[in-house]
Amino acid sequence: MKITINDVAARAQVSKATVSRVLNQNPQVKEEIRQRVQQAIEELGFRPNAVARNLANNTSNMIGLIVPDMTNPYFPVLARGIEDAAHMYGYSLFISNSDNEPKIEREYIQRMVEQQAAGIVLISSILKEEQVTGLSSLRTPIVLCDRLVSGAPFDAVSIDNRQAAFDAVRYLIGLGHRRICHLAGPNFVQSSEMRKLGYLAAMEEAGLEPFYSNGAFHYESGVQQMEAILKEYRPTAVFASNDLVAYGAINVIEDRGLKVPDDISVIGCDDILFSRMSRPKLSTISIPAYQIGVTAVKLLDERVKGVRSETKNVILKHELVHRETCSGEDRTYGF
Amino acid sequence: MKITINDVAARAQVSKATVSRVLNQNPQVKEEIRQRVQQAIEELGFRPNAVARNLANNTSNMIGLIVPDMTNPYFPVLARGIEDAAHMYGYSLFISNSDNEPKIEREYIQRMVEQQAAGIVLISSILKEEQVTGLSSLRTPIVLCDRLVSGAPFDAVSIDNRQAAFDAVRYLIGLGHRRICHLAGPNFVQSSEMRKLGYLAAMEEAGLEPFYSNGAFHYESGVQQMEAILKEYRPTAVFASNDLVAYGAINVIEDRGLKVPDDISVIGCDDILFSRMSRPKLSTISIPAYQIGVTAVKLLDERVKGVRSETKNVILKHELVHRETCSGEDRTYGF
DNA sequence: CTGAAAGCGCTAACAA
DNA sequence: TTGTTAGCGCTTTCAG
Repeated sequence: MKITINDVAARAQVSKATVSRVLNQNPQVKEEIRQRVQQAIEELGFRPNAVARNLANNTSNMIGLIVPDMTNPYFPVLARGIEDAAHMYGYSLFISNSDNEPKIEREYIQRMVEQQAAGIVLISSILKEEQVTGLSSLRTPIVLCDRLVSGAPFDAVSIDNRQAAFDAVRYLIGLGHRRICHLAGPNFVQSSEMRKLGYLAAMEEAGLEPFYSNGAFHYESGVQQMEAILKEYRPTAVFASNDLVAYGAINVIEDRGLKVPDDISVIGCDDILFSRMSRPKLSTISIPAYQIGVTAVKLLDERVKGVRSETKNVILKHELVHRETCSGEDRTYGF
Repeated sequence: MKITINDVAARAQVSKATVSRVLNQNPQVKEEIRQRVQQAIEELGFRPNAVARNLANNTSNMIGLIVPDMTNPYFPVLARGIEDAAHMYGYSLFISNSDNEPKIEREYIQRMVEQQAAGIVLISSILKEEQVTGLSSLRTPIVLCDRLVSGAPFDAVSIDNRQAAFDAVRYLIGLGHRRICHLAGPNFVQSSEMRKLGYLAAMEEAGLEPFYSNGAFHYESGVQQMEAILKEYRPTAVFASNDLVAYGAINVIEDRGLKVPDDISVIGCDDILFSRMSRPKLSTISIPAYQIGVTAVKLLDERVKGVRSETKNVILKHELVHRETCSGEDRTYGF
């Protein structure tokens, strides 16, 4: 037998409307009554039923997060920013992993809408809005996080991935490298494509020949891509689509008896926790993941509250962090 | 204007009870009518409101997960197991990070109960049930995951942390080590305490003098603990409370010009993703985190469905994985 | 300042 | 087989 507002009302000898008022801090309840109700609540150990509450005022205090894969160390910190901010604004957080599958992404969005989520933070795995019919006709506000979706009329927060990649490659070029290859990520992910474009632009600007392969955002992909590339090319530097991929590359390089950065320099992207812990420490592009998450929730909250209608696209600053895996190109090596 | 079951009923020219029936796959609806309703649903793009649904039948399809910190790479894989299983059973997943704070843990449990979560998977930061009054009087089923809470009458799934530590230390002893120190975790976390006990037991059994310090489950703590210990002790092997701590230790050891494992062997616990990626690859105790998560949801679902009343405590098997950070104790080193 | 009553969207007897 | 009618627990006019 669960305790409802009626039980409290009965015990405090007031109507349930009054109990509801004290629950909602309505100031116009006589102090004496308020106390009586409060006491009844405590004596009964009453907890308001959020479901009934949400139904009654047709709102909800839950927001959803769709993330590709929490198992990729970049996302937990992003998710942490989202969660902390969500709680700060009074929301509870639903989380689902899409594994970069548009179908799954779509299905989870649907589920969250059915759960009456007040809004959704989406780290999307689609490039163009047309791939997901009806997404933009949803009543539920969505904010794109970390990865943009062209043609989608949503708020968004990310970094300038193209510029980030450009910076990384320029850095390598500045160090004297000319044979710089790129271990690109999946070509159906926006951030990945932008990084590839940045790489290409920097190479072209310097009059250098690009060399890259597509892969996935994980360690094994880094291993495979690097192995394949070393069979047909001799880079002196590699720009990996993310840190996990960078580690894959580093391991095949060193397993071949070559040294990072002496023989080959490697730079990643993300700045995951491990980048500071590994030996050598990874040089990389640092992305303010936590802050991206916090900002996303802020934008979402504005939408939920309806205090803004024009769509906003915020770009946070990335930063090149120089650690131990890049050095000047001043020696050659042979296979 | 959102679309409700009434709109569908009107369009299909049936009562809303009938619509409800087709929504719930009730077999006794004439095929013809079923089709008509189905069509109306599609034409209107109707999506049932899960909140109203849950309220009506006084159930919910959400479960909550309270995790210490998703940012610790051990937990995402656990959470992944939980999420995958949750979706498989038809649940949506709430997640909250407690940061190992009993107060926060308590508050989030409360919130989830208010949200009418069908059940809660709890990775707890308290040792004894008494620390959280009324926890066991909740109507919401709870399953303890990864960390037990003594005195709590809940289902639980974990590994035998004491035995795991014992195995690790025995392994080190078998390699010839005698000066084995332990970088223990927080003493308010059950798994951490069990590991310390296992360490102590193995040392005692071998007639060896234990040497340990308490810390936290993260990298910085490993750094601090190792630095402090090296000031007053000369271990030839260290057993770290988890992999992150192990990496902290490895880095201070190598920063001192010593070699792992040549000068000092290091073994961790958890087997996080990086353990296989780092150089040297970390020897550690592998915990079946994903499986723990899956099992926890299975137990929870049994409770929710009410198909079992006796409480169950499942212990999954850990495994010592020998990689590159432990070797025989056959040389000495000086500071 | 407080109570009565009408919903929120959906489900589940109970009738028809 | 389908419709009618109460609720689920809470909020919110509208009276009093």
